[in-house]
Amino acid sequence: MAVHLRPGEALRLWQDVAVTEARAGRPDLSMRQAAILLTIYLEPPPHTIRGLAARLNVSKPVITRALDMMGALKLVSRHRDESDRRNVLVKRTVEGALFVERFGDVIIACAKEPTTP
Amino acid sequence: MAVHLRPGEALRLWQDVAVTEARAGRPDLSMRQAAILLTIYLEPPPHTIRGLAARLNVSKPVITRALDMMGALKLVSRHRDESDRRNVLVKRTVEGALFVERFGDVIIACAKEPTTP
DNA sequence: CTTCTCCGTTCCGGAACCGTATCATTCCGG
DNA sequence: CCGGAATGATACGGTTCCGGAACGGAGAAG
Repeated sequence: MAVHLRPGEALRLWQDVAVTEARAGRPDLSMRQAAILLTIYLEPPPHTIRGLAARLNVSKPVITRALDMMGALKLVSRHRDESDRRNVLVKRTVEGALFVERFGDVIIACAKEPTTP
Repeated sequence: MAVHLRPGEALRLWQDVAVTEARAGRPDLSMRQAAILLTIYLEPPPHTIRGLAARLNVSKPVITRALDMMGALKLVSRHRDESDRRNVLVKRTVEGALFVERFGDVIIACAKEPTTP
């Protein structure tokens, strides 16, 4: 299941994807924000602010702010944990799932055929 | 030379790299900034502000600001084009080359064995 | 009930970034 | 020589983000 990737290919792939996303004029996510979004969509729930902060080794306000931003874009949603009302559970949305899926398509397309401008 | 990558692998790879970079506490580059840096280091010179702006489909000030930031980190350097002094040529630096190379290593490592925390 | 701990949010001053518009310098054609 | 085009930098007003500290609500322990 390991992916075989050589140095030149790895960097070229990253560049192609970054350029494609930049050109598309989509919201310019930082590496941190991407890490948060992908963690929510790729790792099994539940996701809490505390847990995400520990997973990414950043402070809690960083997570709160990122969720504010992504919430405004409807990429994630927040719900109180009714079993322990101190917690906030971060949930996925349809829009977010589409966004992530589309992003995956961009990566695969760039991996398949290097963009030659 | 095409890289074979399936949907799940592509997103998982991106997440692993993003999380690794976030945890490392390194400068949190946005997708745009990454696109600029990698374009400078992977595509053949010369690189001008105008050219980079057109390549990424963004405004010139975006490039100028990104270069200001990366210049402060010594990842790139600027030089007047002596043959046409209106142009500024963006050049690579030793530090920048190391930064990009190390980033490539992270990608390859994440591709090789998925991080299982 | 009181206290202590845990969780997420908000506040604060400062920094970075955005898009648009404008500026200074340089080149070039008439 | 002179006016226009091109290039990169800068000014401006507004938004977002940062790290660290403080805060309020909710559970746990006594």
